[in-house]
Amino acid sequence: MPEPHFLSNVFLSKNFSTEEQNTIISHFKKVSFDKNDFFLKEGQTENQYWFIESGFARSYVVDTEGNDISTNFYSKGDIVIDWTSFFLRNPTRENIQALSDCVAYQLDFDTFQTLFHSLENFREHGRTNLVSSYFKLKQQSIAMIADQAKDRYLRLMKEKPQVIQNVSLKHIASFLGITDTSLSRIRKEISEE
Amino acid sequence: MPEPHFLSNVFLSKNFSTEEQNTIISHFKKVSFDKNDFFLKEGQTENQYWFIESGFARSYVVDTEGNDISTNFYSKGDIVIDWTSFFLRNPTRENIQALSDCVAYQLDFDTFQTLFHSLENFREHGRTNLVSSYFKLKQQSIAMIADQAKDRYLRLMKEKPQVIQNVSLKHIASFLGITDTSLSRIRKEISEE
DNA sequence: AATAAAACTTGTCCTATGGCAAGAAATGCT
DNA sequence: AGCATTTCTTGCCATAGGACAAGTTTTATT
Repeated sequence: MPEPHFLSNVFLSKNFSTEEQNTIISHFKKVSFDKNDFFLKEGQTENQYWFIESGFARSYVVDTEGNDISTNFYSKGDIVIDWTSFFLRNPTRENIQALSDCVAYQLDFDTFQTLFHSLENFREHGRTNLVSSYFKLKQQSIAMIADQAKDRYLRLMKEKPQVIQNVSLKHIASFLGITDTSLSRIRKEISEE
Repeated sequence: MPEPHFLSNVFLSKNFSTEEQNTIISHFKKVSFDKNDFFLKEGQTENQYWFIESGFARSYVVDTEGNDISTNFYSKGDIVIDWTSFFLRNPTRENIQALSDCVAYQLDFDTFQTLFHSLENFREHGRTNLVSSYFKLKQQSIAMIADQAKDRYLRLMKEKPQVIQNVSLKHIASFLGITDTSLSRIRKEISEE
């Protein structure tokens, strides 16, 4: 019996007919990235929509002072994309880099558009993914104002323990909006409790 | 000669046929809000998509300690909405309140859906609006990490001078992630330069 | 105009977090 | 295994911004 396709966990039979599933999945292409490879580099226009099957990736921007700020982490099942560059078709300010070897499935923009405009379920799905990303960004954004660094770290530990395990302290720190030094102290504090 | 409809500045003839424009505009309903009226209250599920023709509004959340944190400001031409509550159909954590008397045009969710799934240009337009909001949120979010409070204020002054003119200091301060006291000092510093 | 309520400013002191630098520990490379 | 590099920890001091409280100014209400 053939193993079900990874993407059948993404385009669930509850939301798509078998025919739709097959159509959609047939347009994806499996790709591999080695550790440190870039999914996307600053200045490029995002042309792919990736679902990650294995491995870890990180997106980051480099600010005017040259500081590297992590904007997100990606692991199994996540969508690796810069939404705004993909949909607005303009050059990105972000970099997305593999933190380990990765396997992913990709769809290019034109194919995405064809599916988006021809399949109602596909566009509902795409819109939900985008809105979910918006929601997470907003939560993080509010936490930056309302919560202390320690609480943001505890929340990340709870919500994405795989990130804590697999990502270096300095990348986590910049995501939380603090320095690696401060995060190290926060970790110590937590371990002493 | 009849004055062109406000919404023809939103659904531009460059993107829509005259017929599409008429169809879309005919579904909107003009509504008025008095100062301090709520477009949306915490706990409700957002069911409207508003384009604001005149007046000012503010969205905010109340955090666990009871602090009021402004998340956005809206003025002429802006879309007043909680995207995630509207599309995910779940209760919002946000409040959106008129800061002055407002006139707006609204579309309810079901009508939005009908237009979204039947008019390709309408869904491109809707998606672009959503992605643009995402982009702005991300920029603000990065600025919270990379820039000092004073720089965030200067950026807001440049990008939304109407907000500086029309919104109280404490609301601007919470949007910038600082206290009203600090913003008052920042203003003084700027005026002394 | 008189009063009350908000909005804003300013002073004093405090705290979370940053900057820098030195070590220690872990990881990668030959 | 041995060396280099990166990652992480820790100490010391600095600073942006917060907490609180007292004024002052502006705005709204009668």
